[in-house]
Amino acid sequence: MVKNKHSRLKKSFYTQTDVVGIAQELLGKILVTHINGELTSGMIVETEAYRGSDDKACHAYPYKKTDRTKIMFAEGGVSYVYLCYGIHHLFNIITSVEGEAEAVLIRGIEPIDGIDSMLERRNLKEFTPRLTAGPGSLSQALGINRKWHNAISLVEENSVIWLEDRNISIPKENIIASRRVGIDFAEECALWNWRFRIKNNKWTSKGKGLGE
DNA sequence: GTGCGGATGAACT
DNA sequence: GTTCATCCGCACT
Repeated sequence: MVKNKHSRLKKSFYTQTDVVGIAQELLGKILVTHINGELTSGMIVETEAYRGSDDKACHAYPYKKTDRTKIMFAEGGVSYVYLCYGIHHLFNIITSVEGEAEAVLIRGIEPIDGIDSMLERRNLKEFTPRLTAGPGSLSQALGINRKWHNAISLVEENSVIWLEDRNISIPKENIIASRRVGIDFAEECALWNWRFRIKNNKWTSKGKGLGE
């Protein structure tokens, strides 16, 4: 190995205190998992920000610390994986400093490495956007499981999940901000444009309420 | 200990 | 457009 252009994101990236900004910066970054000897990765194309201090949609609002949410209060650079609707494992990245409950939900990736493994995990035969579009789908494709991958480090040398910067930058005009979905209970916070995705990317999820 | 509902996806009509 | 699978976390008792 002569050069390492696939550099892992460092802890200092995750400990930034602007979770909405981080959610946008994460677009174009590479999410990689190395699970059961299978390396799979994809470029992040869709994210959502959540904040425990004032965001009613966040599990940890208002600074609510429970067995489930306590990991969100940790220093940035760890995972938060939880089960939704009893079926779907949703993968979040914890950000900010210790004591603040901020997280970015990864909602869509564009597959890069280990596509065969992903197809197998999803029990699909064809390579279609269904493979990884949507938070539940991409977690399954990458082999992310709540039992094994909740509250693990994304920055340690031997971690099985990490993020890479492959020098892909997304121009601001290609980032679409829209309302988050599935959080109608969050009242006025449901209107916040904290969902970000890459314009014209077919690997973004097909969730309802896509306000263009 | 018990009951209820959810940051979804897939398969329907 | 609608329905439903399916189980943990949380708020009670």
